[in-house]
Amino acid sequence: MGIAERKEREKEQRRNEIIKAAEKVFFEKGIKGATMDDVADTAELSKGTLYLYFNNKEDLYYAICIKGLSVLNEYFLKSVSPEKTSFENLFEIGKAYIRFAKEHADYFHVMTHFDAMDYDFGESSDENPHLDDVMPFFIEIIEKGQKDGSVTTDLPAPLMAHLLWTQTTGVLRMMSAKKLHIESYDIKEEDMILGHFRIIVDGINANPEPVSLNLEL
Amino acid sequence: MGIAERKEREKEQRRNEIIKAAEKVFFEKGIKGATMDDVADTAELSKGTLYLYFNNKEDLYYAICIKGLSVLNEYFLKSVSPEKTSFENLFEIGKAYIRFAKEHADYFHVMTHFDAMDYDFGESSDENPHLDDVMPFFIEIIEKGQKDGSVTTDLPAPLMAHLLWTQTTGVLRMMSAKKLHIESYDIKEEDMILGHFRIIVDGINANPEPVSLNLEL
Amino acid sequence: MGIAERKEREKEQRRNEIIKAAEKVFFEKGIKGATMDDVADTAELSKGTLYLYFNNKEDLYYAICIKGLSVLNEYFLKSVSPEKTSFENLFEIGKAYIRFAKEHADYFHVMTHFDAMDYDFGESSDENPHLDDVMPFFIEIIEKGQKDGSVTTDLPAPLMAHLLWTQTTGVLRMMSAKKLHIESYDIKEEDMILGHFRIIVDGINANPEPVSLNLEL
Amino acid sequence: MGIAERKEREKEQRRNEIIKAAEKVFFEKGIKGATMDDVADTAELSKGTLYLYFNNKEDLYYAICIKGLSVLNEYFLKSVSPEKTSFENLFEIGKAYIRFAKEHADYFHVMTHFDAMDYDFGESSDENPHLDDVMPFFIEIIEKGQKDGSVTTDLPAPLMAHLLWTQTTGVLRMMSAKKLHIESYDIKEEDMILGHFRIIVDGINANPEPVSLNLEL
DNA sequence: AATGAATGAGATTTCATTCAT
DNA sequence: GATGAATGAAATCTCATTCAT
Repeated sequence: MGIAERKEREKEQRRNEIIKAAEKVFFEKGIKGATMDDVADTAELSKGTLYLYFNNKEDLYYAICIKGLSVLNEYFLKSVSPEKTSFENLFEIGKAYIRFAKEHADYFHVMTHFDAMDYDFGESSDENPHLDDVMPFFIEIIEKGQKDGSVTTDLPAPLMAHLLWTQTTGVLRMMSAKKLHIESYDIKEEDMILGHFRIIVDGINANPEPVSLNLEL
Repeated sequence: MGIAERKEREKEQRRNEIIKAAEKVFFEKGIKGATMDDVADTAELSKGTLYLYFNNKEDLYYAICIKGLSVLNEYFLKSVSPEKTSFENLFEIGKAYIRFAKEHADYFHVMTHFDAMDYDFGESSDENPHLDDVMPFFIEIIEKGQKDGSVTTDLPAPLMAHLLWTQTTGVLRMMSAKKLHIESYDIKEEDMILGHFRIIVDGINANPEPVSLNLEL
Repeated sequence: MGIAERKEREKEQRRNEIIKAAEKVFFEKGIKGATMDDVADTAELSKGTLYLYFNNKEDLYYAICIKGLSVLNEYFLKSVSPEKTSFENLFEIGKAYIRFAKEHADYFHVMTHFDAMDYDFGESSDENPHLDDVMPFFIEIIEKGQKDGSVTTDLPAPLMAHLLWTQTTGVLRMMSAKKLHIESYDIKEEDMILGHFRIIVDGINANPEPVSLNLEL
Repeated sequence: MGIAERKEREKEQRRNEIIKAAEKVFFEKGIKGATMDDVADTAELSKGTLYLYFNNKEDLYYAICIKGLSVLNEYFLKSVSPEKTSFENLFEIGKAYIRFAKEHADYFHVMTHFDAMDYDFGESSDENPHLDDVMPFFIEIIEKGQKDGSVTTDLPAPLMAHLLWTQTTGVLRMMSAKKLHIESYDIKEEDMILGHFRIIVDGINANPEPVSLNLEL
């Protein structure tokens, strides 16, 4: 059955070539500017073939995001180390996220757009692949930190993980999209990052319920 | 010159009617599904007329966001009170933001999308109207808090304001867009909000530089 | 309300221009060879506009047939005269049909193809426009002939009309499509026509039931 | 050389399987609806293989027609008998044609469509297989009838054969394609057939030149 | 100003046909 | 020979935007 496998591999490879071409086009021309013709030309394939591998432009877009996410995942994996405390690892993960947003601004940009888009995940219960893959990883680290004492928050690890992720994503998105604005207040990127870390680090290691909060909305 | 003024008023009114129709359509059909024809039909105007009042679909979209922002602004204004401490006011502002995101989920959704969009602000002030209007308001409150001691952070007020805004926006966006996901971890919305507040409140009132952070990316 | 009328007229005119362009293209390149792009180019209109006036290629095709039919109708109308007997008029109609097939071979060809095609007439109970318009005309003449004695057949006029029409159409189609074949038997077109007339004329004026026919299939 | 022969036989068989599959598909889905994929699936072969046996879709279509024609031929052969007069045989042939059109409406339909189609017969004999095979057969019978006196027409037998064929085909086609229409005039199929026979029988046995016809078109 | 037909660019679909393996 | 992925041409659809009236 080596033949079927080879076919499978080739198919996968062709798919990747298309994604690579799509990336090039999307990154260069932007989401609005990119056309399927552009992608076909760049991939040196016929437009028909594109639709053999992807149902529509959005699916192609989605594939790029998935790829971006896997790159991000590598950043995360490389950033942690068993020798560090969980707290330190969490911190490193945060820095890895920032590095990713900087070094792969294209991916980050595309992922941001995709998130805002009303993408139809079809029947596949894919939910949000962004978080599905990394979240368990975060949670585990936080849980370990809570056990080894390097993370003192009494919030449940899953909640904490989501909060850190969304808060950080929020900050990075603004830095990514509206640099001008930040500059108009003379805020430096470094300060933004530092400030963000100061806030969440305090949160991570806060004493339980320091202030009683009236959450009646 | 009452005639010119009336004309002006009528024009403004017509513009608002269009926006109202556009809201209805965008809210109902979603961003992808809404067409200019839909808007024209709903506004009981011809498609061409739409373009007399808005340069393009995005501008119409933008107008909706601006309107949403003004609603949000009201929430903010109503939420603060001179009798409260600045810290309390900040907290109320946060709660107001959450209320807005809940009670005007449509606006919030549209605003989120707009932010991700590569909108061309043209020659007009390159700035982001989202923040332009509310940011000074936040900053002022934080500055006042730093003066009266109710806010102890040593981070500059503009930075702090941006951080709180973006972090909170990040959290709200996830809650708005991916309820399912959150639920898949059995995280309740209330806990998410409470957790977020716990983190930022700690940040707001943190002692200066509690932990030395190595920010080398 | 002159405006609405003018619009209507212009729309009709535009429609006709498209049909004219389509005719040109279809006649030149054949049914298979003609593309919607060709038609759009010839009509000096955008392809989108074509689809504003016609749902699809077949509808355009249909429109050409209808036009061909109206040309044929003119041939019929011109061919009859109140001074002639009904029999003579029937005969003239037959000749007119032949002239049409010769002088407007393009139309005849297209109409032939269309008839063979499984055209979806949609909800409109349009049935077959080919016959709907001319048939009553034929029937009336035959009926008149039966009354004035110039047509002696005892077959019902509607039946006779259909028979003459279909038989003649059958003959013309073969002459139109397969000249080569006829020639391969050294049959001249004139003889074909003459022979056809000899047969149907005998039929038209036959004595009632000259031969008893066993029609058990 | 039994091997080569077996191969030949197998090839022929495979070809027939494809035709059979194609028939099924064409008959069920109609000419427009049938795709080569459908045929391939039904034949349990790959699409590519189809093209090893047939140059293109039309050739496959053509093959179906040829098969239909051979069925029709059988009807014809079975319908004639040396004991009958030529006139009677001609009549039987006509009835056989009608039976074929009824009992093999699918074939008849497909053959009708094919005739209207601009099929490229390529280098092969440019002729129309429909008639090539049956025509000599008809002609012979008519000639025999003219000799034995059972057919009195003075028209040349080849011409007469073509006329009868095309006229009858014309009538059958209308009955096949537009039953509704006929019904809208309340014409029964039986009457149509009877009427047609009345007309052509009169033609077949007409006295020479009963009416002088002015054939100036 | 208002209209809505026309435009044109691009997405998507559909398939017959070809081609490398 | 057999396969089915790839091709490419054309149809069709969708809309934002423009333009003549």
